[in-house]
Amino acid sequence: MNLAAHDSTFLDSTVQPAYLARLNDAQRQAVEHGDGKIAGPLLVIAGAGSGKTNTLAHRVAHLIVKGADPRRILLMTFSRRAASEMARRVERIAGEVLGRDAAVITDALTWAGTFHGIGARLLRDYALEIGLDPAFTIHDREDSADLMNLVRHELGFSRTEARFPTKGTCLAIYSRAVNAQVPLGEVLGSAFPWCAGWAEQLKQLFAGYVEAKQAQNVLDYDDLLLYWAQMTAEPEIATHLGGRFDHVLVDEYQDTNRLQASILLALKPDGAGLTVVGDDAQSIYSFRAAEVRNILDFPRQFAQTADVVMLERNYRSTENILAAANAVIGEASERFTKNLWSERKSADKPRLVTVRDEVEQANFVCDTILAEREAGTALKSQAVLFRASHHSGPLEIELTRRNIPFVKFGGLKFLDAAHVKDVLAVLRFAENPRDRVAGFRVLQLLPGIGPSAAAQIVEAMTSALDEAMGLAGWRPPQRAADDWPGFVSLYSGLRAGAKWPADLEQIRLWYEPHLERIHEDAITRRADLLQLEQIGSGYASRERFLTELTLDPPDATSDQAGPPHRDEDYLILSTIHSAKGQEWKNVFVLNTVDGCIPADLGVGTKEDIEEERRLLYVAMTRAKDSLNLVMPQRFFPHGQAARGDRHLYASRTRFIPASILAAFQQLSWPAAQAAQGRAPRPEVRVDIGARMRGMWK
DNA sequence: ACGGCCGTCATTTTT
DNA sequence: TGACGGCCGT
Repeated sequence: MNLAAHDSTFLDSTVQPAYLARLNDAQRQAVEHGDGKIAGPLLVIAGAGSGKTNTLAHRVAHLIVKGADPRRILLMTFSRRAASEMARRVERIAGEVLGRDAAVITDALTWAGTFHGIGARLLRDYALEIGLDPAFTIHDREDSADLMNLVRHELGFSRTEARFPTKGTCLAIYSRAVNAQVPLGEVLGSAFPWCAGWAEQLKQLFAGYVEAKQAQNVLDYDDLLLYWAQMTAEPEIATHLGGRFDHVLVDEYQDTNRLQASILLALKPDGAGLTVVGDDAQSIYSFRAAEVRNILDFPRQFAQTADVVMLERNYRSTENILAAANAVIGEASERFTKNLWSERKSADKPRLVTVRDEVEQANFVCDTILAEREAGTALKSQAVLFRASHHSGPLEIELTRRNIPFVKFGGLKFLDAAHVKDVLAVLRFAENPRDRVAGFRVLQLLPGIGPSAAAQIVEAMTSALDEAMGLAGWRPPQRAADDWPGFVSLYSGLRAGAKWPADLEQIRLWYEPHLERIHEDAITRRADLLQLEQIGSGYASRERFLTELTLDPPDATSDQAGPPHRDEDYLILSTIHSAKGQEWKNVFVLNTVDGCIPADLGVGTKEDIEEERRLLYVAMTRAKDSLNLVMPQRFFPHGQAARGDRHLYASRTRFIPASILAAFQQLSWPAAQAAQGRAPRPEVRVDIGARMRGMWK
């Protein structure tokens, strides 16, 4: 069918279609901007819970209903999850008007994804024009750090008299300079002052790092944006690229950085067909070089001033929750969006709950959640949010003890597990034989082969005409002789052509003996690999699997209890960052104390503090009906209460000063010993385990 | 090549 | 506190 020219004449009646009638005025204005035609730039400032996703989905659907070609719509969201959610909604809305054709049409909405994901696709597409081998593989953060370390070593920076920055720090500096589009000296001065003395060496290191990446045909996260931006600097390519899309829509614009803004500008220099949506009060990614000025300066970026639409009505939270959240953000030194308002009534104010320590905090959360569930609120409608991934440690223990299923978002990833990385490295090494980081990892899995043999093999492979031949021609040392032929045949098979998803099974079968040799708990790890195969079967090709898994790893960890089944009820645990864009009936925020929010390790510039304030605001505005901010009074410094007597007292977060306490309901938990029927707990901490171990010393 | 031991240092969020 | 890197022994 001709997607671009489907009949829309039946819409020309004066009656407003149902999908427009149910929007409020501001939302409708955003949706109808340009009335389906390519129009001037549009900025939508969408407060928390103001129906932002819904409005954006309606806008895309409206464009399609009005005849826009979905293949020529570029939709960039913050995560892939957000992109697929958006596609689902667009299909539903468009379906109301177009009937069953909608599924076909929204399937054509192929250019929906993250900046990085879209960048990867475009770079493969234009690889020829920009002198890039389209078989490039993508390094995740850890791979990038490993490569950085390799170069750091080669340059002799690992044995300097004064300590040289670690691989992670080096990568962070590099990444910031690239994403913020700022010279190295400036980055060091503003964000890494303790490394300022190494400017020359760092420059040398980064030059070597860039060369290494190119020699190995790998790109890191930043390259996906950087190459894209560089590509658009070529006018012919920029015009061609911009001409592919009639409409470009960007979600969460407050969290884009300067590099991303420059890409957008190059794509649509006059702003035609461009829509960006965001909320400066929810900007929480400046550590990743996100630039609030992007959204603030957007209206004046173009010859034609952008239209601005403000969504200020909140449909999510009760008035009381909103009043408290407004009070918190109202203390900000600088803000641009107005207060949100809501018509949802409720008798209860958000609760500020004082508990004795983190153990009691866990008890409070568990008790309350179970009580709520008895009252009819599913676990899935409740979430526990926290500033840092490890803050949920004691809670996770208690949940496990009480057999309450949960899924945790943010923090450690499934892909970080060594065995999963091993298998993926084999796949990547097959896809791109020049990927040294992958090659080194894989080769050293074979007993008898260490760093130096691995280096020789990789060398032999690159100098051979065909990599697999080079590998087969290499003579292994005696120690590795047994395992060598098996690996060679596996690798040749993988290189001969992708057989997807069978390749993944082949690798696992080869890997299993090594897994058993290397790891004690081979059985549980094997389960992870089977799960990986499951995930792999959902992807169309080996290349897509590798790329998309790296750019958007599955974000829930499989805890010891095993991943809950899809239909099972489970509680949500999430970092505040990962909770962005989501909502729950009941929300708990852990450790609402100074030192956690704001984190006391932040250097303490004014901007850092302001970002922490917005973080608390984001957490609070996730709640629909009920909000609990929990404040443990005592913390044990090492996390473990080893000897029990060393602790510090925490105080309420500075973002809730006495002047706004009236917006909250304050209480202590447990309320009273008698009412709870609990004996007061002894004021000691004893490590019985240590005593038991001491018996044998 | 590889296992074991010791000293150092960390720092929170993610594509 | 633990994770990691470097060093030294087989």
